[in-house]
Amino acid sequence: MAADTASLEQLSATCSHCSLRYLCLPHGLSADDVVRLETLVDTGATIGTDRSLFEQGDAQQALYAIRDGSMKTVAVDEDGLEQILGFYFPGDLLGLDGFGNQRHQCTAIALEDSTVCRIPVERLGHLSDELPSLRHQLMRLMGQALSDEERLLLTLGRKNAEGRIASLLLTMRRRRQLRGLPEGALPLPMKRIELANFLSMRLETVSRVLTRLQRDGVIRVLPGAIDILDTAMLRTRAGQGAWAVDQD
Amino acid sequence: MAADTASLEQLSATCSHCSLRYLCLPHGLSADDVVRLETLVDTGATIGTDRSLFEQGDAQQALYAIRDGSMKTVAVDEDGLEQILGFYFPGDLLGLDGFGNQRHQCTAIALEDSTVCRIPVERLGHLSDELPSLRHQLMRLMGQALSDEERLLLTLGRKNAEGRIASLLLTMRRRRQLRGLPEGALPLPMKRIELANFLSMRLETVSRVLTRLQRDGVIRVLPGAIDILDTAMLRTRAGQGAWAVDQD
DNA sequence: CGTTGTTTTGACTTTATTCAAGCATGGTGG
DNA sequence: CCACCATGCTTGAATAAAGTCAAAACAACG
Repeated sequence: MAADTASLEQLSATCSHCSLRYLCLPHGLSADDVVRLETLVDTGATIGTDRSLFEQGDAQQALYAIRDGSMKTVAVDEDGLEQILGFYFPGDLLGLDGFGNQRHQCTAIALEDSTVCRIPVERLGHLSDELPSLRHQLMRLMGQALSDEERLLLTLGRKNAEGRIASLLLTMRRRRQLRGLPEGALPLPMKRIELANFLSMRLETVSRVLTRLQRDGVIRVLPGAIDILDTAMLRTRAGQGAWAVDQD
Repeated sequence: MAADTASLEQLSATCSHCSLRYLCLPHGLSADDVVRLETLVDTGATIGTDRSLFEQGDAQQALYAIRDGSMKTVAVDEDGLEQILGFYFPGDLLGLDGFGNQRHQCTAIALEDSTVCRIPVERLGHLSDELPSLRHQLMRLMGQALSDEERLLLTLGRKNAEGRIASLLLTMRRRRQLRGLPEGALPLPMKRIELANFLSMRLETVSRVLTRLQRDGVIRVLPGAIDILDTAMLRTRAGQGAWAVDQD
């Protein structure tokens, strides 16, 4: 498992006591309503490394909230091209894109042994018919997912290799902080080739950029993690690695 | 205005009679419920070329459905980089990303003189508290928006210049067909530099690719439009313009 | 330890960008 | 009505960034 023991112990079998409740579906619900939500959440399902939670094309039966560990989502198009769409960490909700046509549009795969909460959409739909606050939180979460993807489009579209890597590192660290996960070296549970795929570059380029940033004293590359030594410089290089701002 | 007179006349001042109702919010609602929805929709607002419907950072006050014309959405990040996130046509809904934090995450700008329906989110929220079918349609539309952006990430991430242009042309034509808009030459209301920004390339590259596709008899470049002469070949080149499918 | 998978590094090639120039179109004012 | 300018689009030649191919180093694991 990814989280250390201390943070694991704060995860309870119920939403009411879960340390991630402010990021997750329960946010904004009254204590009573959270209790009702709990009744339909299957907490503590586990999923092994490289196993999938759902596959592209599957009927959308449930949403999944990550409790511990990490996942990636990947989509394949008609030509067989694979693109990693995102990396997900504790508190993140997966499966929202299935609301479009009741089928998952991507496959969710565990990057390491992980635990997830399973929330059946059928029952979630019924409960949200009754609880306005739940419905609003669901809309909020979908809106956030939408704007997260927009930000990603911006980064991938307008930054060069170094800018993308630097932005990714900063984003990942910010997300960890928001979740209250331990500071220090940033764990990178994915392989170089997965980073490369996600950022639309080749693994050799990822490697070269990381080496360069390390040589310049901005980061330190550890096995399975990156230590950010000079945040200000990393931010600078995230901004510099951007294309000319032309008219338009 | 973009649509020709024939299709314009099918657009009525009410959702019940709108030719786009099956794509838009009314889809799936009973006749009675559509009438209730109508009461809060301000149909027929107009917006001039280059004017904005809402701006990034504005409070989300309404959703907008395009009736006629076309728009783009653009996001600016902290470094001042601008990225066009999408082009939108009749039947498309704008403003959904604002559900994340009650603020619009991008600016919507008209590519030509257009007409839109304005749907205040406050009142929409209240009505959807009452109408399950409306809320389900809203969820559906958000799910679709999410998977549309995922598809875009796939195209931008894994295809080269030619593949992106070819994919864009095919996608735009498919969207027109879904809406029942007239076939024939595909109108391209946006400038080269806007296409370039959207596809993450330079306008010179857009120009060169279009010229090459025309030289090879795949398309014909008209002022403000593209005639697709050989769909099969265009599809081939959309698929070929893709990076090697490596392991992972 | 030897096998396997992953990451780094090097030399070379390709692709798209950059910079610069030329063409077409459409609108304005003399 | 035409010269002029502005805007948008195309084309060409030189350059830089990232991709490809190949090999070596490193790590993980039985």
